[in-house]
Amino acid sequence: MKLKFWILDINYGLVGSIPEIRLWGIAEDGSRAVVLDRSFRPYFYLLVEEGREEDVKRTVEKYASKFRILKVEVVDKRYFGRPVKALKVTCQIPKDVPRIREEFARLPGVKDVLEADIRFYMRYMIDNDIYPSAWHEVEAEEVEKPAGWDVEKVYLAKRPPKFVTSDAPPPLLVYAFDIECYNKLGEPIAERDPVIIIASVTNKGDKAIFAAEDKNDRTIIQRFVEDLRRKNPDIVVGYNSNRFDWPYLITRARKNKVRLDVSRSGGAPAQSVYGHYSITGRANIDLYDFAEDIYEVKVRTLENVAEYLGVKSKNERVIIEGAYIYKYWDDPKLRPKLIEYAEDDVESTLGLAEKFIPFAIQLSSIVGLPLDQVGAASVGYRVEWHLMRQAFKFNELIPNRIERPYEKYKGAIVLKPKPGVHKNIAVLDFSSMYPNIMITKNISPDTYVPPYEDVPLDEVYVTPEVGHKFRKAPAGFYRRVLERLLEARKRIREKLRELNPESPEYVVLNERQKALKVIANATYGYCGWVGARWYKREVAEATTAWGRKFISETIRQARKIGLDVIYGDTDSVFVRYDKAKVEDLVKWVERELGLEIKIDKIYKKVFFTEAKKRYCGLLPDGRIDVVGLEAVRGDWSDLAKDVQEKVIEIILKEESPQKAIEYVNKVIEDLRKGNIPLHKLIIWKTITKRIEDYEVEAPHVAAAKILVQMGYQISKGEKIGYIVCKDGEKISERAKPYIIVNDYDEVDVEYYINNQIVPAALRILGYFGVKETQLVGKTPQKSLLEFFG
DNA sequence: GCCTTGAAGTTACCG
DNA sequence: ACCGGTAACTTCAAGGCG
Repeated sequence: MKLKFWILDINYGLVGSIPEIRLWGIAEDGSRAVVLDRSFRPYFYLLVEEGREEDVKRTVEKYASKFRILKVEVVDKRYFGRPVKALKVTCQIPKDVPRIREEFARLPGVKDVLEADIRFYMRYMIDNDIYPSAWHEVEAEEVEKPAGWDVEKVYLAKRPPKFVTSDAPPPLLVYAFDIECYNKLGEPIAERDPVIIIASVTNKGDKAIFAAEDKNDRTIIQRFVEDLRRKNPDIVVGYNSNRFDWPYLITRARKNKVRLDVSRSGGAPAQSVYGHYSITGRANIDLYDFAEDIYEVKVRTLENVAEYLGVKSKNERVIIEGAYIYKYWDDPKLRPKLIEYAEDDVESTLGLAEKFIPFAIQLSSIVGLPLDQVGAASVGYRVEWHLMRQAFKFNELIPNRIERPYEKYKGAIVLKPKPGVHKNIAVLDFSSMYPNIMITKNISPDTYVPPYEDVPLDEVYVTPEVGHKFRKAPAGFYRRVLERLLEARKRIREKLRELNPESPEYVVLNERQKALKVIANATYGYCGWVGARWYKREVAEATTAWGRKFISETIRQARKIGLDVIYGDTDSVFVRYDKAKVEDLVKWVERELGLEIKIDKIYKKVFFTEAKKRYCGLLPDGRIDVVGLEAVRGDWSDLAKDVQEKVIEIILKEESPQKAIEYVNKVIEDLRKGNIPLHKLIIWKTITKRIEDYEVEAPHVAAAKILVQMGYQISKGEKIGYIVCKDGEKISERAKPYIIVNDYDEVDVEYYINNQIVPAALRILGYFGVKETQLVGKTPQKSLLEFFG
């Protein structure tokens, strides 16, 4: 029979000594199904010295029975664009590959072992052009369902499924969950502290809250497992679940001797690649991975992200500080509040899932990583899997990941801005500048011509400044890959114009074009990453060099035709708007540089200081853009950010420095009176390394050390919120974690005036000649007090 | 020993 | 575990002064 199904998860198992690929998915009729394929075997390649193919082949064949090798064949492949003969070694058991790889790497005549580090199920998908999170068709027969599998049907494939479409996914059952733990000191420790609440809700509105019997969490873990298995979701989501909830539950389950069997094949979540947990047959997604990409939210707590996305307002929910959860648990009058809090959390989590999953699905089907891995994988790996897929299609061997030393190279140009307020300024942007440069100049590791190689100059593109040469033909790997991405995106965007933005089809396609853009834009960064399989410094270096040339020439041309250039950064040019001249420039760029440049926006007014990468502008609709300034940085207090934002608004809309001064005076007065909420004084900074590795005792490091003393475990990537208090010389001595600052009297008000409000306001007002003394107002200053005192 | 100064360390931003 | 360019803060140690 023929079956159309959507792939949700993939793994493999051994049936005797037969590796069996298991494609977990949803059939067209809505049934949950697994498609088994026993036809595929693991393999890898040996790159051998030229002419020794047959010789090495015979040697390898001698090991056939020892290593359960099925086949050795000489095949025609390409390696960095050059035709090569490689030995394809096919084995029986996937787990044997690492060992065989090591043995064969040592054989005489073997230069390299390639593609031996690609996981079996990924290999299967790549070779058969199968995409996760997409529809496929397969000729299959129904077989008996193994005991304990939570699916309706199991099929055995007659041949590998065929990709059909990555259009709208089937209705997917999403199960959001969240746990609360009991701990009095610092952070909960799984070995010691019980889980007290487990909350879950599905996208069908099916809610379940399990509360522990006092501090015994055995039953609720059991009930959670039952609940999850009974509801049998396709997707399980949490917030920070890969780093917290799952490892925590796994430890608690072990301690309680409870089985955490939530997968569709009856097992527990298993630690997998990219630091994620895999739940067989379902997609376990940690939404924090996607929240990380929302740069507008600086402190990415569940509450903050949910609020930003319009999922749940902070005003309409219970918020309990982690450190006080135990108090709410212990007090019978407060406990209902805690339950409510857990409910709000899990509802927010589900809300986030609805926002992120459509994008995740598209990203998954484009780069080819299973839905549960694609969020956990870093940008570099997402790009790389996309490239690996393409390499297979082009018959290119996939290079190994090797350790390389870091090499510096020059990046983009940033112009010095013209300081001041400028009116009617157009921002021109090159469309996808780096991808298009790589395409038009055919920049790729396989088209690179090293300096020692002679080649007629008319056959290569010679890079300005650095001189790297790349063949004009044939099309390089990066060109082919990027062209495909940009064309696909263009097609989708054209289609989107005809669709109703409310339609489900629009949503799917819009997420898809966003995912295509993300991958295309990240490909340049990938090629300059020393960890990349397709790393080539010259490739990255040539791309930025052409970029510098193009923007410089555009600026020169703009000036030549009389456009006033205010600023520029990498691929953008800010000019005083003159419709005719701008149109001329756009055409010139297209004609002379072969690239597209477009008006991105027109500012009614834009303000620059002397600093690069920092400005603010007023848009025609009255909105204000703030770029790079303190107001958009996460490491300034809300107090300072609010002040700067307001100052910017006054300057851009009313052009009145005097009014801005009065406003700042008022804020400082409020601060001195204690009329500013404490939370506005919190300064957030990330811990970027192990605490003991810091060379300098920065304020946030000092605050983190206090937290460690209190029993918190501070790990890399964590944000520390501190308030600067009185008593102490250095700021680091005065910085206290905000959770231990309860009284306004502790706050060092002078710090917030001199190091937060004043610099943030003066950044803007300084240009208008405003001095610090005018901002701090009539209240006598410290220096004067000292003088008279 | 105190104060100034600039380098170094650190973070977060822009495109 | 994508890139380089950039601003800005805080700490820290060297250098200057007396």
